Amino acid sequence: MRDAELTRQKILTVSADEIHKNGFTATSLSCILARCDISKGALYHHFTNKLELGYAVFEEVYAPAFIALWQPPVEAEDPIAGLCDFFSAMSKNMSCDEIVCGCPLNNLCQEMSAIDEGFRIRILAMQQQLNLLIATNLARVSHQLQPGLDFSQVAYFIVATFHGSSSLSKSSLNKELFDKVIKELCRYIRQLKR
Amino acid sequence: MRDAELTRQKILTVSADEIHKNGFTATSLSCILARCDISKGALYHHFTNKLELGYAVFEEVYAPAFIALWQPPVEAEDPIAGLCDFFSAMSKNMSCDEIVCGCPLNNLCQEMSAIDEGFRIRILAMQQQLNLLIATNLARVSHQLQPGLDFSQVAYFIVATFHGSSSLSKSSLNKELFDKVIKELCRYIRQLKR
DNA sequence: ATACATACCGACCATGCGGTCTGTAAATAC
DNA sequence: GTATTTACAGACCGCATGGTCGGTATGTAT
Repeated sequence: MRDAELTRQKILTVSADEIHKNGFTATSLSCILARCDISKGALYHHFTNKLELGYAVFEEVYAPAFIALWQPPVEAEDPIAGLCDFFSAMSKNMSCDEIVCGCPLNNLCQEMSAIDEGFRIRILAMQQQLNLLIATNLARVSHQLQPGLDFSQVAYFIVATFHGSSSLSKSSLNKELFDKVIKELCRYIRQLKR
Repeated sequence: MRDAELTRQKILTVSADEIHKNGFTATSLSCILARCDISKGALYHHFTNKLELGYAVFEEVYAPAFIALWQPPVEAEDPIAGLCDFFSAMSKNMSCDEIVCGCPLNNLCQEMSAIDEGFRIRILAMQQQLNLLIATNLARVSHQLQPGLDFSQVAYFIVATFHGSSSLSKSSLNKELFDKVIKELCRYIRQLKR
C-alpha cells in the first residue's frame, strides 16, 4: 500500500498546526489538503468529516503533548520549584509567536466548548486530568505548604492564570504582558510554601 | 424620519448580544437582521460593512460598559476590598450562562486579535486603560500594601486570572470552577495587604 | 491470473456568507 | 407644490466552505 498510516499522521500533524494557529472553524480543509499535498478523497478516506478530524487531532496530538508538557514539572521532587521553573522557562525560551498563539487546549476551550459537545467533553476531561495531576502533587508536599490550602482550588487558579496570561498577550503581540503575569504567578506559587 | 438613530441603536444592541454569544465571525448578519426585523439595506445604510459594525459595537457598547463595570470597585476607598467584593458579587449574582459566556473583551481578544488589526488595537487600548486604572488605584493605597509590589504586574495578573477563570468554566458549563478560582483570587488580593 | 479491498483522486454540489445594487417611500428644503 | 436627500426594502451576486460520489490505481489473497 501507499503507506496509509503515514498519510494519516501527516494529516493529523498539519491539521493540529493549522487548528492551533487559526482555530478549528477558521481552519479550512482545502488548506490542509494543500499543505499535505493530498486530495480531498484521501482526507475523507481517513476521517468521516471535519469534526471527527478535529477530535482525532485532540486525542492523538494535543492530549498527549499536553500531558507530556505538564507532567514533568508537577511530578518533580519539589513541584513548587518545578512549576516556577516550568513557567520561567516558557518566558525565556518560547518565541513571541508561540506565546501569542496560546495553548491549543485553552484556544479550543474558548472557541468550541459552547458549540460542540464532542469537543467540550474532551476538553473538560483534559482539564480535570490536569487539575488532579497538580492537586495531588501539591498534596504530596503539603507539609511544606501553608496550612488550610484547597489544592484543587489552587491548581485551577494556576491554570486559569496561565491561560489568561497568553490571552492577554494576544492583543499586544509581544511577550511583555506574558512575562509580567508569569513573574507574578511564580511569586504567588512560591508564597504557597511554608 | 423613521427614527434612524433608534434603528441604529437597535442594530448595535442586538449585534452586541449576538457577538457576545457567538463571537464576531460566527455572528451572521442575517441573524441580526431577523432579530431587528429590518432589511439588509437598513443595516448597510448605517454601517459600511460587518467589520465597521463590529468596531462600532466595541466602541459604543462594550467599551463604555466595561469601564462602567470596573471603575466603581477599583476607585472605591479601599480598592482591595472593592475588588474582592466585586468578584464575589459576580460569583454570587451572575447566572451560569453569563459566566460561561465570558467577558466580551476577552472573547474578542482571543478570537480577533490575530485576525484583524482594527480589533486588536481597540482591545489593546482597553486593556491598557484597565491596567492603568487598577495599577494607579493600588498605588494610591500603597502604604497599606506589601512593599516592593509592581502594581502594573499585579493588575495584569488579576485581570489575566479573572479572564482565565471564565475560560475554564466554558468547558464545564457551570459556575463551580469560576467560583473556585475567584475564591483563590480574592485570597491572593487580600494577601497583598499589610 | 483473477478477485477484491484498500487508498486515493478530483469534479461536482448545496449552502450560507458578506456585500451590492436598483428601487421606493418618507422626511426635509425651497 | 416640487426637488432632493434620507432611510430603508429586498432581490441578486460571487465566493468559499464542508461534503459527496463515481472512478482509478495499488496493494493482497487465492
